[in-house]
Amino acid sequence: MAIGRPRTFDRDTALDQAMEVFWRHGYEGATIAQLTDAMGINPPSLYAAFGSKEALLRAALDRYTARREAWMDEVLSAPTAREVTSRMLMGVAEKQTDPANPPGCLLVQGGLACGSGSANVPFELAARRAQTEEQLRHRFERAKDEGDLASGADPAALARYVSAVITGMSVMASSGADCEALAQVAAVAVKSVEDQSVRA
Amino acid sequence: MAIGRPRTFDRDTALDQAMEVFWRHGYEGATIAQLTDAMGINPPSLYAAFGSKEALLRAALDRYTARREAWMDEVLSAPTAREVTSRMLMGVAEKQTDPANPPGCLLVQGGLACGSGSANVPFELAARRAQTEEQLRHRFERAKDEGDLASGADPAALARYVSAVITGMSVMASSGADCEALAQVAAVAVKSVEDQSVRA
DNA sequence: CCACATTTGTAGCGAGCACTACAATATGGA
DNA sequence: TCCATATTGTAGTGCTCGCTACAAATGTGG
Repeated sequence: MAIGRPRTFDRDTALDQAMEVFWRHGYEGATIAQLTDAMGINPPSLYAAFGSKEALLRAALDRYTARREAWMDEVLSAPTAREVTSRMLMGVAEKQTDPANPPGCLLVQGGLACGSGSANVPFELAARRAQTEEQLRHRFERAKDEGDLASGADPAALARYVSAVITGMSVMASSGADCEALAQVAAVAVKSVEDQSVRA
Repeated sequence: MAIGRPRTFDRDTALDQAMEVFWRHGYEGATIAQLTDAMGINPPSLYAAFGSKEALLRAALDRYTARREAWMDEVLSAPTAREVTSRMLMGVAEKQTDPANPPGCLLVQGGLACGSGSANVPFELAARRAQTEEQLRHRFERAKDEGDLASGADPAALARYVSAVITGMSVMASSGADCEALAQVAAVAVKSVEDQSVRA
C-alpha cells in the first residue's frame, strides 16, 4: 500500500504560529490568509490538517493550555493558599507581558463577543478559563482542609476572585500595561487572600 | 434657504440600539445589516448621520459614558475610599448583570483584539477604560490627602487594582456569571482597599 | 518502473462585508 | 408654486471572507 506524499511542515510548529495570530488579532480578526502566511502553508494544507478555522482555534487552545500545564502544576504545588496566589499572579504578570508572545492571555484575547457565525467561540474560551478557576478552587478547598485558610473562608469565592483578577490583568496587559504595573495589581490582590489565611 | 426633508428617526434612540448591538457582538462581530435593522433605518441614513461604522461606535461610546456619568459622580462622592470602592464594585456587579443590557461592559465587549482593518478600536476602548481608572486615582489621591487612606498607600496602584477587578468582573459577567457571583468577587476586593484605610 | 495515496500550489468559488449611487420624497423659503 | 436642501428606500458596488476543485508533485509498496 502506498503512503502518500509526506507533509512538508511540522504540525505543532504551524500550530504555534496560528496561536500567535489568534492571540494578537482574536478569532474573528484573524484571517485565513494571515494564518496560512504565518504558518508557512497554503489554505488546502491548513484545511487538510485541521479541518476548519474554528477547529484550528481549538487545536491552538489545546496547545496553549498544554504549554502552561507544567507551570500550573508548579504554582498549585506551593505550600499555602497565599503562596499559590502569589506565584500565580506574579507569574501571570510576567507571562502576560513576555515580549516573546502577544500581550495578555489567548483565552481572553481570542474573543469575548463574536458575530453570529461564530457565537460558540466565546463559550469555548469561557469554558477554558473556567478550568483555571476550578483548579484554584480545588487547591483552596484543600488549603481550608489543611487549616491553611481560615474556617470562615469561601474557597469558591476566593478562586473566583483570583480568576477575575487574572482576567483583569490580562486585559490591562493587552492594552499596554507593563509587568511592573501588573505586579502592583497582583501585590494588592495577594493581600486579600492573605487576609483569609491563618497567620503562622 | 431650504431646510430639507426632516429625519424620521431619533438620533439618540438609534444610538442606543447600535450600542446594544456593539455590546453584544463586539465591533467586528456587529454587521451594518444588524445595526441598521436594530436602529430601524437604512444604510444611507446611518452613514449620513454617523459617517462610518467606526464613527458610529465612537458615538455609541460617548453615549455609553454619558449614561454612566451621573452614577460615577455618585460613586465618587462617597465619603471614604473604602465606600467609593464598595459602591463602585457592588454597582458594577449589578449593572453588568442587568438583564436590560447585554452582560458585561461595552468598553470590554467592544473588542480587545481586532483585525488589521480596525486596529485602532482596541486602543479607543482602552483609552476610555483608562478614564475610569484615572477618576479612581484622583479620588484615592484625595482620600490620601484627607488621611482616609494610610500614608503608605499608593493611590495609583489601588486605582489600577480596582480597575482590573472591574474588568475581570466584566469578562465574568459576559460569560454568564450572575450578580451574586460578581458581588462575592467585589466583596473580597473591597477588603483590599479597606486594608489600606485608616481604621476609625 | 508502475500504481496508489496523500500533500502541494494555483486559482477561484459563493457569500457576506462595509459602503454608496441614484432617484424618489418631503420639508422651508422665495 | 417652484426651487433648494436634505433624507429616504432600492439596489447595487468592489472587496475580502472562509473554504475548495483540481492538477501537478512526491512519497511508498509491489
